[in-house]
Amino acid sequence: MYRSHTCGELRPSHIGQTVILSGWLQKSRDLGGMTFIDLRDRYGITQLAFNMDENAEICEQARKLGREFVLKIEGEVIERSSKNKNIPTGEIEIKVAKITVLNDSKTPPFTIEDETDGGEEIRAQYRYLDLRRTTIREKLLLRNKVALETRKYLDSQEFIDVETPVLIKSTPEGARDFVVPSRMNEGQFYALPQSPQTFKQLLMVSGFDRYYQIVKCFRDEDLRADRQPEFTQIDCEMAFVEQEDILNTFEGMIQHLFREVRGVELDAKFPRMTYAEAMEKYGSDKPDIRFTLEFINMNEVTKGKNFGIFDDAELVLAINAHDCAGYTRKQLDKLTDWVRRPQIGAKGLIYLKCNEDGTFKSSVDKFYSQEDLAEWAKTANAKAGDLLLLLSGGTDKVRKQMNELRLHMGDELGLRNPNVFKPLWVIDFPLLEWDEESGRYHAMHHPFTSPKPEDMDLIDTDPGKVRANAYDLAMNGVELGGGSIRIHDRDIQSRMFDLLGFSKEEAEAQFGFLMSAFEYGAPPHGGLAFGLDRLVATMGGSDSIRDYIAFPKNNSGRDVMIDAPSPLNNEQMNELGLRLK
RNA sequence: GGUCUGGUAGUUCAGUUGGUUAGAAUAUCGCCCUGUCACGGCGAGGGUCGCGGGUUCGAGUCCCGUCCAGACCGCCA
Repeated sequence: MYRSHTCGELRPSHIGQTVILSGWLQKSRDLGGMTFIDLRDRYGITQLAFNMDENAEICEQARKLGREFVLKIEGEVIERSSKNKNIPTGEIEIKVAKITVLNDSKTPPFTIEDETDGGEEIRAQYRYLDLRRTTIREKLLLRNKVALETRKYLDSQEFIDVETPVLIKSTPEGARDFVVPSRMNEGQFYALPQSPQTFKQLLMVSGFDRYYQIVKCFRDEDLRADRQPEFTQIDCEMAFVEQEDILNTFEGMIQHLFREVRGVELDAKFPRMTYAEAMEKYGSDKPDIRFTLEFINMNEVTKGKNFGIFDDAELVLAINAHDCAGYTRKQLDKLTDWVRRPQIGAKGLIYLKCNEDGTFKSSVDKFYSQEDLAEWAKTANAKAGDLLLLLSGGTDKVRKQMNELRLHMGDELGLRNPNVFKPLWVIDFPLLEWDEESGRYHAMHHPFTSPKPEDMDLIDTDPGKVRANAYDLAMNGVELGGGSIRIHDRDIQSRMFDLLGFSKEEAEAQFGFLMSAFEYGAPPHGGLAFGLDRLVATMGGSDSIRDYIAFPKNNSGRDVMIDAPSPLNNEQMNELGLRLK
């Protein structure tokens, strides 16, 4: 028998009992006549006490044990003479009668503590040691809880978990595919799914009605702190529903998750915003609405005063940083440098300080009178003590830059509290997006998204203006998930492939199976998918999803622990009929 | 594909204008210590300054190249 209790459960009520515990040696404190050892397992830490007067032999044995040794101990639960209020087991300790070393350990390359001394790289290489740390373990436990509660909720709503294949077919739309060579079909390749999109639609045709799956998806694109080449989606699809039904169902799911997992009661009704409004007010399709700092259109009051930069600009935008008129020259210069970094790419930053005495100070007051500047303040609804920050340029560019500046100011002003959660449905996404590079339209969501019926007549005249029945759920500036009402009509689907520049033959070759299915009584349907990794990271208050994945890949898509990817040997290459270029 | 930042002890970092024997903290090891829980005290060991080349009397420091890591842009239906 290895244990009668875990290292997290003993309390004063157990005093007097003889117990067996197994775990890792977290830390030992040798005081000469006495030695204390913290024994750790998944559930907590229990202190072991050794006293030279009472049992010199075992005390000597205990002094020799190193960090991360795996121990089994047997002893009596006793009350501590000096208690530790900081840990749940702090009122008791074990007077150890017997130690068995189940395994010894090399000294770990970094300390296994909440505040470890190890950097990212060394921890990634020894991920199995990093996972012993409480902070990381708690993140994985959070993920487990979210996944479990997701299943509970969806099950309660009659959703059915159906597995879909992982070895599928490469398609031209969307992200790059990971491909897998087929040995039995030499020269041909499977692709790993970017999402189970077509399969879940086929399940609707099959009459499954409500489907879900917590499923791995793969995209061969460059990585970020919140992007991994393999990631997990909560993938869902429903038949006989309209957009409203879907939004309500999954609003309920997100509320359920926050309630059960975090004890947080979200808005009873999530606010909604059209894509157009989100771009206009926040320059982003996933606005962080924990704080306002909304964009203000300054075209009316800034143009026509012979300030060339504004006169030539398509759009002049401002945000009003409340109570920041006290910003020093140095702070403003720093902000200016920040927006001029190549990643942001603004040419400059113009400010307006609304001084407490009612006067105005601007970086461009050569061009504008105090009366002009008062108009600026009025337009922006700025009061004495406020600071306006202005950017100008082409519409898309300046919105994008201002979005970055807005988020940056939100950080600077401490307005982005990770323990505040503000969901937002962004709806009415455009159906198509013009792609300069290929000179054609791309599906903004995916090629199966249905256009809004009222916009159908624009398809021929102005395809870029057509709105889709597509929606995203944003929270705290993160896109948690998105979806759409799908096309379930063969002709419209075929028309869509035309728009995207597929020839009839290509469309047939790539998606013939789907269009055929639509000829056999496809029900109206739609769905959405949440990024589980991002959802959990957001719930945990983190920007990076890596700590919420047990074995993540690094910036370059490598697993530095197992050292993947790696070359194949010649025999394997031959068998697959492959030769390197 | 691009931009920026970094790479020095097991680990996290400092290292001035190019100049003596490259430091600190922590970890490890040894000795001391009977109520610690970030235990404390004394001591010791520990370095391919990422790699290659160049400039120089002399390079951790300057230059070029390269590799690796992180953040970001492009990309991510």
